[in-house]
Amino acid sequence: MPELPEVETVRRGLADLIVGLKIKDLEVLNPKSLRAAAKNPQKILIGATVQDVQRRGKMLIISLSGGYTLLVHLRMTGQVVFVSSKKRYGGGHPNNSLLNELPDSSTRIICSFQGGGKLFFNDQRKFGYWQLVANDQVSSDAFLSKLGPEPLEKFSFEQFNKNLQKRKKSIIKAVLLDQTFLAGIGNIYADEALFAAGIYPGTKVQDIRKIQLIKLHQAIIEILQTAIKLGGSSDRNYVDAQGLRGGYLRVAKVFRREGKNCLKCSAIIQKTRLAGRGTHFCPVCQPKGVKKQ
DNA sequence: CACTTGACCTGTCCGC
DNA sequence: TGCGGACAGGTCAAGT
Repeated sequence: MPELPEVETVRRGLADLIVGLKIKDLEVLNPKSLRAAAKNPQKILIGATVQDVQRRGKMLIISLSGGYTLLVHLRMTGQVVFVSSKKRYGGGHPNNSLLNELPDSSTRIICSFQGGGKLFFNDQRKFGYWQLVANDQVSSDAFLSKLGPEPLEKFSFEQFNKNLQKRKKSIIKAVLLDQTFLAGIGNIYADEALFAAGIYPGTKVQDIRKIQLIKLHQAIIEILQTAIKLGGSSDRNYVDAQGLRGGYLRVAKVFRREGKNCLKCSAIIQKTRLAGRGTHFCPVCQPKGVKKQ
């Protein structure tokens, strides 16, 4: 599902594809997919030009001319796919078996640009949204204002460790998934980072040795960077701004590998449920009950 | 406060 | 083959 590397991949694609384009029309096929305080968001959006595409955690931040910003959250199954006027979609992507023609049954919003390009917001489960806010409301947004640090920007071990000490009794996986602790980690990269650090995901923070926390901090950064390089993880629905799948799951060590051999020690990868999520781990590389020392 | 559970949705897969 | 139910997991709200 879209986590930091997936959203960053989409951001980079959109920055190349839609900055400078002027919105000609906006079709809202599912009203709940477009949130806005304004009575007539279409009136604000039509005629606006895309100025910039940024990201904070798992949120896309699209700046428009005219003093407004579009906040886009993909949640579980959201896709933002651009189709230029010149290419019919679905022709040239051997990688992609997820989408053929757009719009399809999961299309919720269609944004047409002058010149003929279209941006499709697809979202099978309707959890994601586009939210139109005035620029001066962005920083006070209920979600954005609570986010923790960006793991790939000035994210020191000292800061990580200090914040962890406030969560001593929580299990480490729940903490990693908490967006107010750290922005952008989801189920895939939480499991992968904990494997890389050799920590059982159900371990309480207070029971993890400092040397392992140092490894974890490093693993989070390295895994997110690698995942961005590979275009993110396509577990089910995820595709980038051109409709292409990501390649990270080809190198994932534990996620979706239950029943297979650990690539490090060949033990059988286990799947359990922790913090309300399917959780993958190697019982040998990530032993339970590591003592503090 | 910290953690768990249910809700929000829909498509897929599994067992009967 | 059909059908009910579990499952997928990001976030919020309510409950323990």
